[in-house]
Amino acid sequence: MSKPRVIYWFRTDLRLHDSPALKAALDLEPECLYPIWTWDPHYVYRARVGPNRWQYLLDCQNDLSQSITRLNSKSKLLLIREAPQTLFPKLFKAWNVTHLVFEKDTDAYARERDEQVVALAKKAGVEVIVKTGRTLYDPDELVKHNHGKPTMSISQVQAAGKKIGEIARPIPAPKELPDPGNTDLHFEQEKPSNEPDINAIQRDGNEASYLSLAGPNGDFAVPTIEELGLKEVTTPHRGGETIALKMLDDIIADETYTATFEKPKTAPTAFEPQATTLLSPHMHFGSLSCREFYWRVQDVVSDFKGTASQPPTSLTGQLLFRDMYFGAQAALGYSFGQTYNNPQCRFIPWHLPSKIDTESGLITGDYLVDNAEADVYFKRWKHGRTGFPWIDGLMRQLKDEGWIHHLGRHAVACFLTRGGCYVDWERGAEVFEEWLIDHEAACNIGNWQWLSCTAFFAQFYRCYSPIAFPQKWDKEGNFIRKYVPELKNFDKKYIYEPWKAPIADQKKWGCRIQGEGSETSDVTLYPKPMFDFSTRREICIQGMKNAYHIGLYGNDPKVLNGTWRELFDDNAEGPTEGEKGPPGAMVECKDADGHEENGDNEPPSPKAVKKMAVKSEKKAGHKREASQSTLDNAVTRKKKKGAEIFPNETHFG
DNA sequence: TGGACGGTTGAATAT
DNA sequence: GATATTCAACCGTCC
Repeated sequence: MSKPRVIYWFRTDLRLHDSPALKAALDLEPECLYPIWTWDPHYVYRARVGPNRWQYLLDCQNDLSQSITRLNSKSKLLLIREAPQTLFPKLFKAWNVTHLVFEKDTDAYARERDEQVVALAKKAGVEVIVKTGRTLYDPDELVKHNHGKPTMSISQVQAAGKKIGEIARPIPAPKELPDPGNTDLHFEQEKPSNEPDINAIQRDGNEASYLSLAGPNGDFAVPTIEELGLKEVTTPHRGGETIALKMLDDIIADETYTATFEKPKTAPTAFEPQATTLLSPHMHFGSLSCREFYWRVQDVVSDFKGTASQPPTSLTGQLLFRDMYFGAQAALGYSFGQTYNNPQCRFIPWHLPSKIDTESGLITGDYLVDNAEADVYFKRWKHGRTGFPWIDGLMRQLKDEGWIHHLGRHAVACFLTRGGCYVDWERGAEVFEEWLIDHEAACNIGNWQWLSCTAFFAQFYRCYSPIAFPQKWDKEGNFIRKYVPELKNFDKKYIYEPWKAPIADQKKWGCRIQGEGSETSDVTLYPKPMFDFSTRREICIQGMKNAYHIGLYGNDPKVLNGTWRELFDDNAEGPTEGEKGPPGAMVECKDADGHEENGDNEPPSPKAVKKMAVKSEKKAGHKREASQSTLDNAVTRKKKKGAEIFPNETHFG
C-alpha cells in the first residue's frame, strides 16, 4: 500500500509551533506534504481588509514559507490563486491526494466553506482530518458544556472549561517536513467574480491576484502589496511567527509584568512602548498559538514569589475572553454579527441601521441614513475629526497603525454608540474590521456588543468621558501631542478640550479651533467639537433607558417585522416614528432636505431637544429625518461640506 | 421566589 | 495625590 499524499491547508494557523492539525498531518507519515494557502475571494473581495492587515498577512505567509524551506529546502508555502471550493477537486486529482488536513475554524463563513470542501473531498475519495487549535478550548465543546448555549460570561467559560478538562500543553514545532512532490497545475484556473468588491476602496492600483494559478512567476510565491493593487501600508507592526515568538520571549522574560498584569490598569495612552503585549494580531493569524502563550504565562505565574493577578484581568484571562466570544459566535453563527435575528442582542433603534436582506435575514453590509446629522457624526468619528482630541487621536492611531489599546477601543466605541452619537454598533464594527490588524470577527463583534450595552454588559450609565477618562493616565496629553499634532503646543489645561482655550493662546500655540473638520491637511486648524458631550450623553442615556424598558431582543417578531415602532414614542431617539415600517430598524427615506438654515450652531440642551422634538412636523407618507429641527439645520450645512471631506466613502450611504 | 450580588476597565466628590 | 464613597440603578445569575 502506498504512503499518504497529504495537503496541509493553512488558514488561521500561520505557524509551525503548536499546531495540532500539522502534527496530525505529519503523524500520517506521508510520502509527500503540500503546504498550501488558497487565495480565497471571500477575503479579497467580501471581507473588509485594509492595506495594513494585508501586509500583516503577507508577513506571516513569507515568514512561514521561509520556516518551511528551512526544514526542507524543496518545500515552501504554496499559494494557489483560486477559491478553495473550485480549486480542491482539481488539485486532488492533479496531485493524486489522499488526505486533506486543516485546523478547525468556527467563523460563520468559514464553516460554510469548510463544509463544502469536506463534501468535495468525500466525493473525490480524499480523507479529511480537522483538528482544533485556534482557541484554548474547541468553541463547539464550550457551547456543548454550556448547556448548548452561547457563552455570554466569563464564569460560563470557566465552568464549561472545567468540564472539558486541562488546556493542552503546546506541541513542539516539527524538526523536518516531507517533500511536497509534483506541483504541476495542468488544469484551467477558474477566476472568481469580483462583484461585489467591498475592498475596492482599499486599492489605488490594479488588483492582479487572480491573473494565474501560481502567481506571475509561476512559483506559488506570496504576492506583494503592489500586486494586490493596495494603497500605502502605514502600520509599524509586522507579522510572522519568528517575530511573534521573539515578542513572547521578551514578555515572559519580565516575570513581574507577566505575573501581575491587570488589563484595566494598563494605560491606553501609552505608546513607545504600548502597555499591552501587541500579540493580538499574532493570535488572529495564528502566528502564535494561544496555548503556547497560555502555558508560557502560566508557568511564570506558578513560580512567581509575589501575588499574581487572576483571571479575568490577568494575561491568561484575556484568552478566556477570546474563547468566550468564539463560543458565542460558534453557537449563533451569522446572527452573532448583527442585531437582526440575534436572540442575545438587545434591540436599540440606533441611527444608521443596517440594510437587511429579507430573504436570508442577514445584514447586507450597507446601511441606511435615517438622520443626516448622525451620518456626519459617523464620518467625523471614522476619520478622527470629531473635535474631541482623545477620540480623534485614537481613530487616527487606528487608521495609521491598525492597533489601539483595548481601553481606547472602549472609548471610541462608547462614543459612537450609547455614549455620544447613538449610531448602530454595526457601523463601528465595520470600521474596526477594515482597519484593525488584529481584527478577529468574534472578538470584534462581541466587544462592540459589550460597549454598546446590547449584550455581555448592561451598565449603560457608565459612560466614558472623552475629557476625564484619558486624564487618569495622561495628564500631560502626550498621546494627543503625538496623534493630534495640530495641538502639540497646547497647554495641558486645554489639551483634551482645546475649544476652551482663549483665542490669543490658540494663536500663540499655532492652531485655531474652528470649523467642522473639513480642513484635513491644515495643521493650523483643528475642528470645534461636533456636539456638547454632556448634552449628547443625556440624550443617549435616556434613549438607552427607554429601549431597555421596552426590552426587545434581535429575534423578537416585532423586530423582525418592523412593528417594534408601535412600542416607541415617535419622538424617541432613533428611527422610531410610525407604527409600521420595514424589518429591523430599516427606514424608507435616506436624505434630509427642505430645511432652512439658521445661524445657531450651538448644541441644544436636553430640554430644548425635547421641546424641538415635540414641535417637529410630520409629513404624511414621508418619514421624519431627525428628531430635532434645529439640529437638522446645522446638519444640512455640515453635510454639504461632509460630502467633500470624505470623497472615498463610496460604499457608504 | 425574590433579594443579594457580581459584573475585567465611569465620574464626581469626599477624605 | 491616592484611595474610598456615592451617584443612580442596568442586567443576569445564583441560592
